Amino acid sequence: MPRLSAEAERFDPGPALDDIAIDRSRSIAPQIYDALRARIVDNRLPPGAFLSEAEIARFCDISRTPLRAALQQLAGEGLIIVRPQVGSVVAPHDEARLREAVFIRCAIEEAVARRLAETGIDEDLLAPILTAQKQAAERDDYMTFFRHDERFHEALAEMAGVPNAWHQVQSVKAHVDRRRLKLMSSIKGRSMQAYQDHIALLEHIRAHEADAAARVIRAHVDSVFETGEVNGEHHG
Amino acid sequence: MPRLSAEAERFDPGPALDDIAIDRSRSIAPQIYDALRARIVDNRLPPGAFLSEAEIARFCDISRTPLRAALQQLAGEGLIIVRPQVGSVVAPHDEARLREAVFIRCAIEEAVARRLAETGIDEDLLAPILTAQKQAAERDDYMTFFRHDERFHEALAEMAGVPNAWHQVQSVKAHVDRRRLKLMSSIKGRSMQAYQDHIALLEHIRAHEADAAARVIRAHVDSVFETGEVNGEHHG
DNA sequence: GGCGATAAGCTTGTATACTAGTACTTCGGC
DNA sequence: GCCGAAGTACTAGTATACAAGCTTATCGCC
Repeated sequence: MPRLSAEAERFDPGPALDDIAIDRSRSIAPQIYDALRARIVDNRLPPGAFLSEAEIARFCDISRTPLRAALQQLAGEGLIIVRPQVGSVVAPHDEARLREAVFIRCAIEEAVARRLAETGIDEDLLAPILTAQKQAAERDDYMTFFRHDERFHEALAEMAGVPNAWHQVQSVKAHVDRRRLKLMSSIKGRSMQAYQDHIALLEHIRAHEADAAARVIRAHVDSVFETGEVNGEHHG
Repeated sequence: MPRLSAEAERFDPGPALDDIAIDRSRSIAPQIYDALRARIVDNRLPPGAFLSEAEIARFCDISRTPLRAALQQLAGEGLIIVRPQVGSVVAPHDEARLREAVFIRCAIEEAVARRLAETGIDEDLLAPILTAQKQAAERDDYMTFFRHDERFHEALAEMAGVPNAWHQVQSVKAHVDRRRLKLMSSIKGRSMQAYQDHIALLEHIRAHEADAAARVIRAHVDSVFETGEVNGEHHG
């Protein structure tokens, strides 16, 4: 470990990467991207973790080429920071960036809600998702709820005729999710609250109450901040 | 020309690429990305144009590696379509995608305007931009106005404390600009209208009239659609 | 002549080798 | 012991070679 030896212990990404299985019959780049992104979001690769292209490539038994494609995409989303000729690290938690992400997500999802309040929704598409969410919420199974939550919001954008809006949201949402999963402890019972938000949102949409729907989704998205603000984040 | 010989004449990207100058002292990938993006947006690389990695690399005297990084980013923004083992083409004009782009941009910029109506603006930062815009608008120099327009909207996002919101907008804005520049003919006098929109927006912001500011920016962004709707686009 | 199998020529995806540049270490002068 | 400069070991960026796969053209058969 030649670098930053006095500054900080170099994080060994090995343990976080050892269960990555690559399907050689499909393209590698998207697979390694998904794997790394998931590990950054759930903090298995914590902020500041050093990401050596050569090391990861060797560890996952792939070449640097598809790995670099994945890293560049992650850098584009601000999840990692690439310093040429120096090294790449997982981006630190950034309060300003988080607030931006919430701002952007809020703006888009509010617009989606308002549009749906005009155009209406496809109940058949939503019903199974809501059922699954309710079951997960009642078990307080946050990880399962989390997956269905993604499907729910994606379905909203799709019904509003703007599927790409969801993709845009997703690219900033990683920062929100990373924060949310970091404070896992304070998440108990949060699933049920989120489920009830969804129900309230849909009722307003059905009643064509655009303003009320917008208010609900805004509070829903803003709820990341409810758990004790910064919690000693920017003390460095 | 081995492929699609009967279907359509293969577009020769050479003429559109011959004035790309690469500065070897800086990273190549971002440079070639900017160059290609600009050429797609202003339709020098028209929809359907065939983009061969090997051909472009040879033409620009670079290797495929940095070129691929650029193409993958363009693909991420939906500006090109990459079909593995088949080829890459400039994405066709897509009415639905355009409407989505406007929707997303509208949502974000409206939220920015509303926030600025609360927090206020930095007049010193905006003044030189507005002056330059006014001069360009009076000459009806659209291309110059266009550049300053970017700076104006970027400055708004920055003042609102969400600089990344502008980057998000930019990634969808390409589709809007491509459409706008395609209908160049109907653009006469449009600069002055846009300038007056900016003035009206700022006045509402200064007066803390969030709703009015939102209305103005919405109309401003929506103005792409004013010039004769689809103009025989989706007749395929 | 019409039609199907084969093969050639392209495509992007991946692997590897090389280049340029940074940061730390270590050695030498003082 | 302290300070500075050269050296070393790492980094990401780039170039090139190879692999896998699709499209099309061509040849052979009917």
